[in-house]
Amino acid sequence: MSLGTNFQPLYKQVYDALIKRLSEGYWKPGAALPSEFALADELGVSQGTVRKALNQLVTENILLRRQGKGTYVSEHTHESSMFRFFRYREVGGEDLIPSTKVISVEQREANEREARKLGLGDLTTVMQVTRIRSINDKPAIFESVLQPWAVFPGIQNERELPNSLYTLYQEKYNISVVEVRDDLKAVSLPAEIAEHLNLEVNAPALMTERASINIDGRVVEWSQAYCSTDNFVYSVSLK
Amino acid sequence: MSLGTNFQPLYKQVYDALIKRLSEGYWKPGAALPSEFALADELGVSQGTVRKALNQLVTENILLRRQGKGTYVSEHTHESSMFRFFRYREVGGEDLIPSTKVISVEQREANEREARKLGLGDLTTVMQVTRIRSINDKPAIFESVLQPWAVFPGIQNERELPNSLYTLYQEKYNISVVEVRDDLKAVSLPAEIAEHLNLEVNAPALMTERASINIDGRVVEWSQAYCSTDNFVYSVSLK
DNA sequence: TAGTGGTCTAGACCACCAC
DNA sequence: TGGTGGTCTAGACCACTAG
Repeated sequence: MSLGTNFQPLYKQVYDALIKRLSEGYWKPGAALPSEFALADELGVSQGTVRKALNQLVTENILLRRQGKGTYVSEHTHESSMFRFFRYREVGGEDLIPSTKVISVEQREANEREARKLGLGDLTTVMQVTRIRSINDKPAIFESVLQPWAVFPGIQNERELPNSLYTLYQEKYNISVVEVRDDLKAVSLPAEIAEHLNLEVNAPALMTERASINIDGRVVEWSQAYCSTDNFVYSVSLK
Repeated sequence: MSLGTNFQPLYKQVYDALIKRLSEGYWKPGAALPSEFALADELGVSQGTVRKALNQLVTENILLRRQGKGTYVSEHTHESSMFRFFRYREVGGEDLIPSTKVISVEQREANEREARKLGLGDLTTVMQVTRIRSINDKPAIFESVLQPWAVFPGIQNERELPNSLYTLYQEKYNISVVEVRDDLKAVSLPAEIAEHLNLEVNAPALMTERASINIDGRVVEWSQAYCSTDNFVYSVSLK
């Protein structure tokens, strides 16, 4: 197959070729891929080898397969994929989709730490979006998101931001977040944030720093979130 | 194969049969399993079907395969598997194995909430082990672990507790933790705990509640941990 | 050299879906 | 009915390990 001379198992070469196409937007979110046999013909390998690569992408939530129908590119609009990365839960409550209110959007230069976290080189201009997420109409999370111009060209012209930014990223900027890395700390709430959340200054709060990773491995977004855990917990399962 | 009349794919039946044997201690941690062909013969399926089940168990960190050698039952003594579940990291530091000092061991009855979290029925007697974990010789984490008698018969007679309790569970009680579920909150440090950690009372701290899941799906341990995040973060990756 | 797991292929058959 | 993915098999060949 014409996949270069790297010494890699065929299925890995197929996997890499598919990742490359997906990150270039060759197949759009929600679109169907060719069948296993069609891909096998095109890439010059057997159907079983293609299958192994496809199934790997399914376990990574990048593709979706349905018996009798076909193989599709996963979309970030589905509720299931929202809850994959949204880990805050109301204590003893249902899984509810948070509503979101934008507090401010501003353009600025990333500081050194931010630029490092975002893996930025020279172009350090970012958009900073500050939002309040409410669960059951209770303000719960104060969130501040950094979007580099280098990753989202023209994002300063966006007029309306959807509840799930990842949907916007996928639809308009060909960015598919496949992994997030969270660092959690406990902090005393700063006055400004306490006010937004109707909480007391210096109350203990959970602070999450998140790097979001694109399908091509780049960090494409970095965010900070504050959450009082009187009513919410950050809930995660490790296997 | 003689695996009952459940309508399940063969590889799933093989997987279940292997899980059953592993949870019964048929193969001990570190031991080698029979080869693919031997298992296939014994179970009356083809080698490829056995392989699919084995590879699933490898992705779940339950088995370990080495080309040219064989298939082995994973052990919890390895450093790698320690860090799988230990998520606290020193800010900007290396991954260091924490040292542990036992503060107290006592036998008591679980309260209603604890019994519910542990999925206990009538036998609600538990051992409560309280420990301080230090990283780089700095007291970092105050941890309180509940071990039900129902799960660990005779554990009240243990004289020495290893740094990693999971090692003890696996070697003496045939318990292999394959998953943990953490709920994180931010709290004000209670006086007793602040003292143990050389911190100020009411300083904000991260509090982790953890349920540990055995290979057979049961919750086998429930623990609470307090950690000041001046120097440490809870770090996790979601995919 | 023999035995193990790792890769790759080819083909049969089934279950599901759409027309 | 034809096309898709899902399962299962059989066999060839390679790479690594140990004696």
